[in-house]
Amino acid sequence: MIYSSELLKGTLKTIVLKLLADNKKMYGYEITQKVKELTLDKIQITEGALYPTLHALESDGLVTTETEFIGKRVRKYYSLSPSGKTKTKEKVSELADFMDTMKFLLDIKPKTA
Amino acid sequence: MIYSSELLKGTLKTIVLKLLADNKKMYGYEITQKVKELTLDKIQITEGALYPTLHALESDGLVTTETEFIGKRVRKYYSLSPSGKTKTKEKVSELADFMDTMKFLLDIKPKTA
DNA sequence: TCAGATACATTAGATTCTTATGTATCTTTG
DNA sequence: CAAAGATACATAAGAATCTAATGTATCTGA
Repeated sequence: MIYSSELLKGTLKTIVLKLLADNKKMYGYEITQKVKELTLDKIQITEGALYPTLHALESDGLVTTETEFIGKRVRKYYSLSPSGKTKTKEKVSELADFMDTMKFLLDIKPKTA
Repeated sequence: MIYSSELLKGTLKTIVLKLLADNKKMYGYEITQKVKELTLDKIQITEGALYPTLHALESDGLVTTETEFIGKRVRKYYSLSPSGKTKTKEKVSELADFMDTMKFLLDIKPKTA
């Protein structure tokens, strides 16, 4: 089972930031695999969503990059910048708060049942 | 504080369905006010998002409508259809599951801290 | 009376994703 | 050793979902 695609909307950036906070440095493909593994295949980040997100984080100054060669193949590592660390805390706590609010909304019991 | 607008994306339809499941029938404006009240102003549904969503639910056969006049003013009530009730259970449990998964992702502790 | 609330609706534009495509290298397996 | 599948980057067209703005009209309270 994979979640309806609309659910991921808005959470991808926060997921990526949090993973970088937990792992110091990661590269794109690694992030897709890590999320897949941690969520037991329930969340699968597509590359078409991930790479533009990483590029946006970089142009916002939230992450820095370093390129490494594995044989002839490029690997681009991303790490949080200081402002990225701050932003991560904000986004993670906002999302956690949002999820609590949603959980409350979804738990409201019927008046008319 | 109001959540970043991207967080609501993908959850609006489920919120509306759940409210209708809890309240048998509601009209659009009432839904916006109810969400605002239940979430202590942290989620404010805009009319530009809500009305198209309600129309989509109707054209999908998930809700039925009845029009009522309050004085000269129209009020359009929405109620879940049988298929809407089924769909609501699916969407609510999917969203609850998704939130658990997200909560898990956000709770992962650093390896490198 | 007149501002603010109630109540519907549509539309242009922004954001964020999916799907498809492209390029290239590495690894495993028959 | 060839070919398939995995690794690894990237972009672009289009879909989906929202915001912000605008429009219409009525009701209510100060």
